[in-house]
Amino acid sequence: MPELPEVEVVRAGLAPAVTGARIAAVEVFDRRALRRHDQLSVDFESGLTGARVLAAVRRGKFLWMPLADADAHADANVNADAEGERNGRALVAHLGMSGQVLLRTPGHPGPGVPGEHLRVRLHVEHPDHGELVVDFDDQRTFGGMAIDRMLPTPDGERAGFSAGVDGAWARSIPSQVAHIARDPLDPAFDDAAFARALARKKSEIKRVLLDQTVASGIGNIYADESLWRVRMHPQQPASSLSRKRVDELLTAVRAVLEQALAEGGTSFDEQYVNVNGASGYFAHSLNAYGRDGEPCPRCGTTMVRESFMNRSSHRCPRCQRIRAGVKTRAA
DNA sequence: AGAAACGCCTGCCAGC
DNA sequence: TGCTGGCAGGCGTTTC
Repeated sequence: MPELPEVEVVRAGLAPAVTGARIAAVEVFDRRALRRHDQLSVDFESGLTGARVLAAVRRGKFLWMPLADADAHADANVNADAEGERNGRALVAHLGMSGQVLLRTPGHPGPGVPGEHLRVRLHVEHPDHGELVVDFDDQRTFGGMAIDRMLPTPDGERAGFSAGVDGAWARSIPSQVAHIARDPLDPAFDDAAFARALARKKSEIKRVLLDQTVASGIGNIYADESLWRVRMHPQQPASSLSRKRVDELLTAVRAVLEQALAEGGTSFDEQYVNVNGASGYFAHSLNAYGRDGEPCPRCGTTMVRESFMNRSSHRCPRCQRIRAGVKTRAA
């Protein structure tokens, strides 16, 4: 289940292979993988062929590759509006539930390999690394790719994380990612604005953590882990939290995301792998997620699983209780 | 307008 | 054994 750490592992693996590379050819084996693509603006295959990849950027769970056209001066075929023309285009990817990006050598077998669900294949030519195949594999097709136009970021800050690689594209964001909030690891993430957003929400805190328009990158696994770490009940009303508790929660979220990132992400079975097909190790570090029936690593109480938002919450019934009146303690 | 419910999709597994 | 239903779950869309 790719959340921020898993997507970042993919981005970091993809970046050196594609930055500066030219897309020589595109194969789409299942057009459902283009679900988010605006088919009217530009054909996916012809829109990518010949383009040069400028970087690999991530915000939350969204990944994109800003593009430079093969010949920027003779770009008469692209029927983009002036705004899109000025800010450029990007190849946007979302892994959904089961998406994988895999780097392969030319000649790698195509669709039909048992256990694989190859949807899109890019043939790229890198000035240093030569020819390379970038495969988008997605069992459940909750993920997808699209060509999207870029918009300037409203705050003028960098749109997402690209490991220091810079360019004119850095302060533009694909239109379909524009409504997604910055993630808690983003230097431009606004802690005070996050606290204000929570103060306005009567919803349960876990629901708010999963709302990508409030803070992005957090999914079910890291929400449960963060709430366990900060001893917070997933159904604690967001507006009941003091600023102090919000800050503690943000600290916990960042610690969990960073630790997972350091361990290569969370892998169950073969559902999540890096660009080389290898699994991450964070599944061994989980304290709450999937541990129902086992003792809480902190207090020994048997952990429980509860149905929540059509999914599961895992918590310690002793450490994580709903508390009333915490709002009054701190400003 | 904000929140909740729904639909998308496939593989796996418990239960009958 | 073979079927069915439930579960996994992020995000866009629809409904309330």
